[in-house]
Amino acid sequence: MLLYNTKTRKKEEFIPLEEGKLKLYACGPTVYNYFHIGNARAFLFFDVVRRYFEYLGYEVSYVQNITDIDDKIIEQAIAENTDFKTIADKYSEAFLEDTDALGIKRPHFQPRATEVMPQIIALIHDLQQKGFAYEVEGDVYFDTAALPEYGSLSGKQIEDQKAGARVAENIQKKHPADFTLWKKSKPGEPVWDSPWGEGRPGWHTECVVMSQHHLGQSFDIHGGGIDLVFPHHENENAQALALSGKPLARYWMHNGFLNMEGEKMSKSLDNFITARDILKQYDAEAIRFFFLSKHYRSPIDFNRELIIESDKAVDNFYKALAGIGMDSLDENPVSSPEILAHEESFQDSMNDDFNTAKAIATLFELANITRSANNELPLRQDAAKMLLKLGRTLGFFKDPEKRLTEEIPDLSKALVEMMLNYRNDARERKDWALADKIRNDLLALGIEIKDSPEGSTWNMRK
RNA sequence: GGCGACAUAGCCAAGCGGUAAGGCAGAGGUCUGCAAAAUCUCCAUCCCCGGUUCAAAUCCGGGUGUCGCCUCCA
Repeated sequence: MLLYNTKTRKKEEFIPLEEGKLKLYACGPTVYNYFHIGNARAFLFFDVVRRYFEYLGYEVSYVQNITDIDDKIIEQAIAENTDFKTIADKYSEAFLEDTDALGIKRPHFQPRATEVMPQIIALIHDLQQKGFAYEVEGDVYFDTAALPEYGSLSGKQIEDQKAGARVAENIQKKHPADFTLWKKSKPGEPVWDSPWGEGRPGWHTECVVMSQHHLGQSFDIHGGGIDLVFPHHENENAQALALSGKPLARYWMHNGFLNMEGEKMSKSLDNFITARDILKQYDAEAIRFFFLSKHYRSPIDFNRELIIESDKAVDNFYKALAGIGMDSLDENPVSSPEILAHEESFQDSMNDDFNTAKAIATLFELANITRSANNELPLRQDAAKMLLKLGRTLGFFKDPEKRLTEEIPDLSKALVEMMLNYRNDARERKDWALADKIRNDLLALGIEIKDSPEGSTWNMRK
């Protein structure tokens, strides 16, 4: 399998540290607000990474942190007139609800920064002992000049960063690139005790602590949004290198941004839509399809029409499954060579740095085989089984039965049947005007009628 | 100032040297009272200019345009 490694800026063959196992870490949210659909892209993508490795038979350990102490959380607490803990709890819970709703499987471990405070302090202390950190009046900074490899992940020369960069002056720092490990608290802020006095940790240390705790000193893949390459991941990696001489992770994967009408979506630009809001309007699998229809490293432009198109596309899969009848599918493995060849091309696509757009094309080919009445039934059933298997690897088909059999009350069902009878009476009298009126009126209610030689059927139209 | 990405049909999007996947939308045929569904068929030479090559959307050089990182940020 080839993965694009941000560190080397090229695709590399993936070789796990331990055969058959994947140790994966992806940066989670800072819980100070509902996350937006740009964030959702990252969560969704690494969910697919995890699912695909599982599909390949790997034993996966997936860790995602929840940052529950941070300046922005404190700000939000002031804005909502409460304490930071209340805010963190509220939005952590919302985060879990929304990722569940998006069909994202929960990572195996979701540690929180405040749960690992002693380890964070120990790590900073260790850095200081080794000469990579210095204290200035209760604040502790990482000394980037002490680490020759600093910049090796993001490909930055620290010297180049001065001209034109919007660097806020901090007279305490020895070098502008030095970053905060421990931050002295101001009055009224939440505090933890430390060798440097009361304060709270900087953002970059918690991920090192949490990832190494669950995955070991050095692990396979570290991921996140492209904006995290610098400084966040550079700084994480710097701490790991300073401590052990080993990089934190061997492969660094970063997803591209979601843009709003060509402009970056971000909380600070105030042009964001929360995942929570979008889920109220559109199906989770349509949102998933929208993201997966483009390669994860490319920027993607958000647009409601595209979500609607995506919804239609997903519906295509379901129509194929409905056509074959889910209950007609047995447990036997797929044996048709033609269908197995499709599985291979699916894997080829995914093995090429997660080319989900191409993998989806294979899903459509399977859907077409499934629905085509020209094919023999066993072939169609094999295609349907493969469609389900591969679709689930991408996170689709969470509950096909439910989606295919819309639940509506019995009384409504009876009323629809009644209208159908009236309409059929009209049709026998060749009263086409009335028949069409009934059909149109039902359609306006979302009920779609299909006439066939065997009689009329109806279904709810999404 | 430094670093980087991208430009393919009406729209979205693969493709990474051998003559343009897939989806949405659209057109036509079959079927149908009509429609829907199903089914068959059709729909691009790849931003511009130069170069390398038997062969380029794919490589090189130069343009133009869009975007991102260097500050909290997925």
